[in-house]
Amino acid sequence: MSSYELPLRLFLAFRVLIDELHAELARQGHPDIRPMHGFVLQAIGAHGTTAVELGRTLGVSKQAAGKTIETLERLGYVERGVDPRDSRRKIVRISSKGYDALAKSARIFDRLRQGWAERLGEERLQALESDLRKVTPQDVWRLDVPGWFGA
Amino acid sequence: MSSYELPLRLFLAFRVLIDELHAELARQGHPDIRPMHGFVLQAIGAHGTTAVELGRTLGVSKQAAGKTIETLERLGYVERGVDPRDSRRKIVRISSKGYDALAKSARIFDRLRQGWAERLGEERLQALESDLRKVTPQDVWRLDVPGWFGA
DNA sequence: ATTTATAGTCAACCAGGTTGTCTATCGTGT
DNA sequence: ACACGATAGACAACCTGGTTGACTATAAAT
Repeated sequence: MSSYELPLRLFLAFRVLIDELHAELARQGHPDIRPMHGFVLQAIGAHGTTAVELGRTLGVSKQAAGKTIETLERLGYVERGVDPRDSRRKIVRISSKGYDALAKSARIFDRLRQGWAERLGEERLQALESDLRKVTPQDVWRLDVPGWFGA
Repeated sequence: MSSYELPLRLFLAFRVLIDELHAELARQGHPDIRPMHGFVLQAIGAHGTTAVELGRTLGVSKQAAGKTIETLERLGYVERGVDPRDSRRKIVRISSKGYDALAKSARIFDRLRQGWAERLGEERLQALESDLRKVTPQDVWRLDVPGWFGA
Protein backbone atom coordinates (compact mmCIF):
# COMPACT_ATOMS: atom_id res chain seq x y z
CA MET A 1 0.00 0.00 0.00
CA SER A 2 1.06 3.61 0.28
CA SER A 3 3.82 5.22 2.29
CA TYR A 4 1.07 6.60 4.48
CA GLU A 5 -0.03 3.23 5.73
CA LEU A 6 2.40 2.79 8.62
CA PRO A 7 1.71 6.11 10.37
CA LEU A 8 -1.98 5.80 9.64
CA ARG A 9 -2.20 2.29 11.04
CA LEU A 10 -0.34 3.35 14.17
CA PHE A 11 -2.81 6.15 14.65
CA LEU A 12 -5.80 3.92 13.95
CA ALA A 13 -4.53 1.25 16.31
CA PHE A 14 -4.29 3.90 19.00
CA ARG A 15 -7.75 5.20 18.15
CA VAL A 16 -9.25 1.72 18.27
CA LEU A 17 -8.00 1.25 21.82
CA ILE A 18 -9.03 4.72 22.97
CA ASP A 19 -12.48 4.52 21.42
CA GLU A 20 -13.19 1.15 22.97
CA LEU A 21 -11.83 2.36 26.30
CA HIS A 22 -14.20 5.30 26.35
CA ALA A 23 -17.21 3.37 25.18
CA GLU A 24 -16.58 0.93 28.03
CA LEU A 25 -15.78 3.67 30.57
CA ALA A 26 -19.08 5.34 29.68
CA ARG A 27 -20.88 2.06 30.44
CA GLN A 28 -19.02 1.81 33.76
CA GLY A 29 -20.13 5.17 35.11
CA HIS A 30 -17.68 7.59 33.50
CA PRO A 31 -19.58 8.97 30.51
CA ASP A 32 -18.01 12.41 30.59
CA ILE A 33 -14.34 11.53 30.80
CA ARG A 34 -12.52 12.61 27.65
CA PRO A 35 -9.82 10.82 25.72
CA MET A 36 -6.50 11.71 27.35
CA HIS A 37 -7.95 12.56 30.73
CA GLY A 38 -6.69 9.17 31.82
CA PHE A 39 -3.22 10.03 30.63
CA VAL A 40 -3.38 13.36 32.40
CA LEU A 41 -4.42 11.63 35.62
CA GLN A 42 -1.46 9.30 35.14
CA ALA A 43 0.79 12.31 34.70
CA ILE A 44 -0.57 13.88 37.90
CA GLY A 45 0.47 10.80 39.82
CA ALA A 46 -0.13 9.52 43.31
CA HIS A 47 1.67 12.37 45.06
CA GLY A 48 -0.19 15.16 43.38
CA THR A 49 1.30 17.98 41.40
CA THR A 50 0.81 21.63 40.51
CA ALA A 51 -0.23 23.37 37.31
CA VAL A 52 3.31 24.45 36.51
CA GLU A 53 4.71 20.99 37.16
CA LEU A 54 2.00 19.26 35.15
CA GLY A 55 2.60 21.63 32.28
CA ARG A 56 6.27 20.73 32.28
CA THR A 57 5.49 17.02 32.42
CA LEU A 58 3.04 17.19 29.54
CA GLY A 59 5.06 19.68 27.55
CA VAL A 60 2.40 22.40 27.49
CA SER A 61 2.15 25.87 29.02
CA LYS A 62 1.18 26.25 32.66
CA GLN A 63 -2.00 28.02 31.51
CA ALA A 64 -3.01 25.08 29.34
CA ALA A 65 -2.31 22.70 32.21
CA GLY A 66 -4.38 24.97 34.44
CA LYS A 67 -7.35 24.78 32.08
CA THR A 68 -7.16 21.01 31.94
CA ILE A 69 -7.01 20.83 35.73
CA GLU A 70 -10.04 23.11 35.92
CA THR A 71 -11.97 20.79 33.62
CA LEU A 72 -10.96 17.70 35.59
CA GLU A 73 -11.90 19.45 38.83
CA ARG A 74 -15.31 20.42 37.46
CA LEU A 75 -15.86 16.77 36.48
CA GLY A 76 -14.76 15.61 39.93
CA TYR A 77 -11.66 13.69 38.89
CA VAL A 78 -9.20 15.84 40.83
CA GLU A 79 -9.25 18.03 43.92
CA ARG A 80 -7.19 21.09 44.71
CA GLY A 81 -5.70 22.02 48.02
CA VAL A 82 -3.08 24.40 49.31
CA ASP A 83 0.54 23.56 50.01
CA PRO A 84 1.13 24.30 53.72
CA ARG A 85 4.80 24.92 53.01
CA ASP A 86 4.31 27.29 50.08
CA SER A 87 1.12 29.25 49.91
CA ARG A 88 1.63 30.06 46.24
CA ARG A 89 1.26 26.44 45.20
CA LYS A 90 -2.04 24.67 44.81
CA ILE A 91 -1.64 20.93 44.98
CA VAL A 92 -3.76 18.94 42.56
CA ARG A 93 -4.65 15.45 43.73
CA ILE A 94 -6.55 12.63 42.11
CA SER A 95 -9.95 12.18 43.76
CA SER A 96 -11.48 8.83 44.60
CA LYS A 97 -13.58 9.18 41.45
CA GLY A 98 -10.34 9.78 39.60
CA TYR A 99 -8.77 6.65 41.07
CA ASP A 100 -11.88 4.72 40.15
CA ALA A 101 -11.57 5.87 36.54
CA LEU A 102 -7.87 4.96 36.51
CA ALA A 103 -8.49 1.52 37.95
CA LYS A 104 -11.28 0.84 35.48
CA SER A 105 -9.18 2.15 32.60
CA ALA A 106 -6.36 -0.17 33.55
CA ARG A 107 -8.69 -3.15 33.65
CA ILE A 108 -10.23 -2.21 30.30
CA PHE A 109 -6.82 -1.71 28.67
CA ASP A 110 -5.73 -5.08 30.02
CA ARG A 111 -8.82 -6.70 28.56
CA LEU A 112 -8.27 -5.00 25.20
CA ARG A 113 -4.66 -6.11 25.19
CA GLN A 114 -5.84 -9.65 25.94
CA GLY A 115 -8.10 -9.44 22.88
CA TRP A 116 -5.13 -8.47 20.75
CA ALA A 117 -3.06 -11.27 22.23
CA GLU A 118 -5.74 -13.73 21.18
CA ARG A 119 -5.86 -12.35 17.67
CA LEU A 120 -2.11 -11.96 17.12
CA GLY A 121 -0.64 -14.43 19.55
CA GLU A 122 1.02 -13.38 22.80
CA GLU A 123 4.43 -13.78 21.22
CA ARG A 124 3.72 -11.47 18.31
CA LEU A 125 2.11 -8.91 20.59
CA GLN A 126 5.17 -8.88 22.82
CA ALA A 127 7.35 -8.44 19.74
CA LEU A 128 5.16 -5.52 18.68
CA GLU A 129 5.46 -3.89 22.10
CA SER A 130 9.19 -4.43 22.12
CA ASP A 131 9.55 -2.91 18.66
CA LEU A 132 7.44 0.09 19.61
CA ARG A 133 9.73 0.70 22.57
CA LYS A 134 12.69 0.75 20.21
CA VAL A 135 11.26 3.50 18.03
CA THR A 136 9.73 5.74 20.71
CA PRO A 137 11.40 7.92 23.29
CA GLN A 138 12.20 6.11 26.52
CA ASP A 139 11.12 7.20 29.93
CA VAL A 140 7.95 8.85 28.73
CA TRP A 141 6.42 9.75 32.01
CA ARG A 142 6.97 7.12 34.59
CA LEU A 143 4.13 4.77 33.90
CA ASP A 144 5.03 2.22 36.51
CA VAL A 145 4.65 4.23 39.67
CA PRO A 146 3.42 1.67 42.18
CA GLY A 147 0.20 2.12 44.03
CA TRP A 148 -1.69 3.88 41.34
CA PHE A 149 -4.53 1.49 41.06
CA GLY A 150 -5.90 0.50 44.37
CA ALA A 151 -8.86 2.69 45.11
CA MET B 1 4.73 -2.54 32.35
CA SER B 2 1.59 -0.53 32.85
CA SER B 3 -1.70 -1.14 31.06
CA TYR B 4 -1.25 2.29 29.55
CA GLU B 5 1.97 1.48 27.78
CA LEU B 6 0.59 -0.12 24.63
CA PRO B 7 -1.77 2.72 23.64
CA LEU B 8 0.78 5.32 24.67
CA ARG B 9 3.55 3.73 22.63
CA LEU B 10 1.28 3.48 19.60
CA PHE B 11 0.50 7.16 19.90
CA LEU B 12 4.14 8.10 20.47
CA ALA B 13 5.27 6.01 17.50
CA PHE B 14 2.77 7.88 15.37
CA ARG B 15 3.90 11.22 16.75
CA VAL B 16 7.56 10.41 16.14
CA LEU B 17 6.84 9.82 12.45
CA ILE B 18 4.61 12.88 12.10
CA ASP B 19 7.03 15.18 13.88
CA GLU B 20 9.96 14.06 11.75
CA LEU B 21 7.84 14.33 8.62
CA HIS B 22 6.98 17.93 9.33
CA ALA B 23 10.46 18.94 10.33
CA GLU B 24 11.67 17.55 7.02
CA LEU B 25 8.78 19.01 5.00
CA ALA B 26 9.57 22.43 6.45
CA ARG B 27 13.16 22.04 5.22
CA GLN B 28 11.88 21.06 1.78
CA GLY B 29 9.79 24.15 1.17
CA HIS B 30 6.57 23.38 3.02
CA PRO B 31 6.97 25.15 6.37
CA ASP B 32 3.31 25.97 6.83
CA ILE B 33 1.75 22.58 6.16
CA ARG B 34 0.12 21.22 9.30
CA PRO B 35 -0.01 17.70 10.65
CA MET B 36 -2.99 16.07 9.00
CA HIS B 37 -2.97 18.26 5.89
CA GLY B 38 -1.19 15.44 4.08
CA PHE B 39 -3.86 13.00 5.18
CA VAL B 40 -6.58 15.39 4.07
CA LEU B 41 -4.93 15.76 0.66
CA GLN B 42 -4.83 11.98 0.41
CA ALA B 43 -8.50 11.86 1.31
CA ILE B 44 -9.32 14.44 -1.39
CA GLY B 45 -7.72 12.17 -3.96
CA ALA B 46 -6.86 12.58 -7.61
CA HIS B 47 -10.44 13.07 -8.78
CA GLY B 48 -11.28 15.91 -6.45
CA THR B 49 -14.14 16.04 -3.99
CA THR B 50 -16.57 18.41 -2.30
CA ALA B 51 -16.87 19.68 1.26
CA VAL B 52 -19.78 17.37 2.07
CA GLU B 53 -18.05 14.35 0.56
CA LEU B 54 -14.77 15.12 2.32
CA GLY B 55 -16.59 15.52 5.61
CA ARG B 56 -18.14 12.08 5.16
CA THR B 57 -14.79 10.55 4.26
CA LEU B 58 -13.06 12.02 7.27
CA GLY B 59 -15.98 11.55 9.63
CA VAL B 60 -16.42 15.22 10.46
CA SER B 61 -19.19 17.73 9.74
CA LYS B 62 -19.37 19.41 6.34
CA GLN B 63 -18.68 22.73 8.08
CA ALA B 64 -15.46 21.42 9.59
CA ALA B 65 -14.43 20.00 6.22
CA GLY B 66 -15.23 23.37 4.67
CA LYS B 67 -12.97 25.17 7.12
CA THR B 68 -10.10 22.80 6.43
CA ILE B 69 -10.55 23.25 2.68
CA GLU B 70 -10.51 27.01 3.17
CA THR B 71 -7.23 26.77 5.05
CA LEU B 72 -5.68 24.49 2.42
CA GLU B 73 -6.87 26.83 -0.32
CA ARG B 74 -5.38 29.85 1.44
CA LEU B 75 -2.07 27.97 1.69
CA GLY B 76 -2.24 27.03 -1.98
CA TYR B 77 -2.53 23.25 -1.57
CA VAL B 78 -5.96 22.94 -3.20
CA GLU B 79 -8.05 24.85 -5.74
CA ARG B 80 -11.81 25.15 -5.98
CA GLY B 81 -13.94 25.13 -9.11
CA VAL B 82 -17.58 24.69 -10.00
CA ASP B 83 -19.26 21.48 -11.09
CA PRO B 84 -20.76 22.13 -14.55
CA ARG B 85 -23.40 19.46 -13.95
CA ASP B 86 -24.52 20.71 -10.53
CA SER B 87 -24.09 24.35 -9.73
CA ARG B 88 -24.47 23.74 -6.02
CA ARG B 89 -21.27 21.72 -5.84
CA LYS B 90 -17.80 23.20 -5.63
CA ILE B 91 -15.15 20.74 -6.66
CA VAL B 92 -11.96 20.79 -4.61
CA ARG B 93 -8.81 19.66 -6.44
CA ILE B 94 -5.24 19.19 -5.30
CA SER B 95 -2.98 21.90 -6.75
CA SER B 96 0.50 21.28 -8.11
CA LYS B 97 1.89 22.56 -4.81
CA GLY B 98 -0.37 20.02 -3.13
CA TYR B 99 0.96 17.22 -5.31
CA ASP B 100 4.49 18.35 -4.54
CA ALA B 101 3.80 18.13 -0.81
CA LEU B 102 2.24 14.69 -1.25
CA ALA B 103 5.18 13.39 -3.27
CA LYS B 104 7.68 14.73 -0.75
CA SER B 105 5.67 13.33 2.16
CA ALA B 106 5.66 9.92 0.53
CA ARG B 107 9.43 10.02 0.05
CA ILE B 108 9.98 11.14 3.62
CA PHE B 109 7.68 8.45 5.04
CA ASP B 110 9.53 5.87 2.96
CA ARG B 111 12.85 7.07 4.32
CA LEU B 112 11.53 7.00 7.90
CA ARG B 113 10.18 3.51 7.36
CA GLN B 114 13.61 2.51 6.04
CA GLY B 115 15.15 3.82 9.26
CA TRP B 116 12.80 1.66 11.28
CA ALA B 117 13.59 -1.33 9.07
CA GLU B 118 17.26 -0.87 9.87
CA ARG B 119 16.59 -0.67 13.58
CA LEU B 120 14.06 -3.49 13.84
CA GLY B 121 14.87 -5.62 10.84
CA GLU B 122 12.71 -5.67 7.72
CA GLU B 123 11.09 -8.90 8.81
CA ARG B 124 10.00 -7.59 12.19
CA LEU B 125 8.76 -4.37 10.64
CA GLN B 126 6.63 -6.30 8.18
CA ALA B 127 5.28 -8.38 11.04
CA LEU B 128 4.43 -5.17 12.87
CA GLU B 129 2.61 -3.77 9.85
CA SER B 130 0.77 -7.02 9.36
CA ASP B 131 -0.27 -7.10 13.02
CA LEU B 132 -1.44 -3.50 12.90
CA ARG B 133 -3.64 -4.35 9.90
CA LYS B 134 -5.24 -7.12 11.91
CA VAL B 135 -6.29 -4.82 14.74
CA THR B 136 -7.38 -1.76 12.72
CA PRO B 137 -10.44 -1.21 10.53
CA GLN B 138 -10.13 -1.69 6.79
CA ASP B 139 -11.72 1.68 6.16
CA VAL B 140 -8.61 3.67 6.70
CA TRP B 141 -9.93 7.13 5.95
CA ARG B 142 -12.56 7.45 8.60
CA LEU B 143 -10.28 8.84 11.23
CA ASP B 144 -12.09 11.58 13.07
CA VAL B 145 -8.81 13.25 13.45
CA PRO B 146 -9.88 16.32 15.42
CA GLY B 147 -7.56 17.27 18.15
CA TRP B 148 -5.40 14.21 17.97
CA PHE B 149 -2.65 15.64 15.86
CA GLY B 150 -1.60 18.21 18.40
CA ALA B 151 1.56 20.19 17.83
C1' DA C 1 -45.58 22.53 -9.86
C1' DT C 2 -44.81 21.69 -5.44
C1' DT C 3 -42.29 19.40 -2.19
C1' DT C 4 -38.15 17.34 -0.46
C1' DA C 5 -33.23 16.66 -0.35
C1' DT C 6 -28.65 18.39 -0.97
C1' DA C 7 -24.34 21.79 -1.15
C1' DG C 8 -22.50 25.41 0.74
C1' DT C 9 -22.13 29.45 3.95
C1' DC C 10 -22.71 32.08 8.18
C1' DA C 11 -23.01 32.59 13.10
C1' DA C 12 -22.54 31.23 17.78
C1' DC C 13 -20.36 28.29 20.64
C1' DC C 14 -16.77 24.99 22.77
C1' DA C 15 -12.19 22.87 23.96
C1' DG C 16 -7.69 23.39 24.44
C1' DG C 17 -3.72 25.42 22.97
C1' DT C 18 -0.75 30.05 22.77
C1' DT C 19 1.45 34.65 24.64
C1' DG C 20 1.43 38.58 27.66
C1' DT C 21 0.47 40.84 31.98
C1' DC C 22 -0.35 41.03 36.79
C1' DT C 23 -0.26 39.79 41.92
C1' DA C 24 1.21 37.22 45.81
C1' DT C 25 4.69 34.73 47.82
C1' DC C 26 9.13 32.57 48.34
C1' DG C 27 14.23 32.53 48.63
C1' DT C 28 18.60 34.66 48.34
C1' DG C 29 22.48 38.02 48.55
C1' DT C 30 24.09 41.92 50.53
C1' DA D 1 16.66 42.72 57.79
C1' DC D 2 15.26 43.47 53.69
C1' DA D 3 15.16 44.42 48.77
C1' DC D 4 14.97 42.10 44.76
C1' DG D 5 14.73 38.31 41.43
C1' DA D 6 12.25 34.01 40.55
C1' DT D 7 8.12 31.35 40.86
C1' DA D 8 2.89 29.93 41.09
C1' DG D 9 -1.24 30.99 39.71
C1' DA D 10 -4.97 33.73 37.52
C1' DC D 11 -6.91 36.56 33.90
C1' DA D 12 -7.43 38.24 29.20
C1' DA D 13 -7.01 38.16 24.31
C1' DC D 14 -6.32 35.42 20.65
C1' DC D 15 -5.81 31.08 17.39
C1' DT D 16 -7.31 26.60 15.41
C1' DG D 17 -10.39 23.21 14.45
C1' DG D 18 -14.13 21.02 16.00
C1' DT D 19 -19.70 21.36 16.95
C1' DT D 20 -24.92 22.58 16.01
C1' DG D 21 -28.47 25.38 14.02
C1' DA D 22 -30.33 28.38 10.55
C1' DC D 23 -30.43 29.94 6.04
C1' DT D 24 -30.09 30.20 0.62
C1' DA D 25 -29.68 28.24 -3.81
C1' DT D 26 -30.19 24.48 -6.62
C1' DA D 27 -31.50 19.80 -7.96
C1' DA D 28 -34.56 15.89 -7.97
C1' DA D 29 -38.75 13.47 -7.14
C1' DT D 30 -43.74 12.98 -6.80
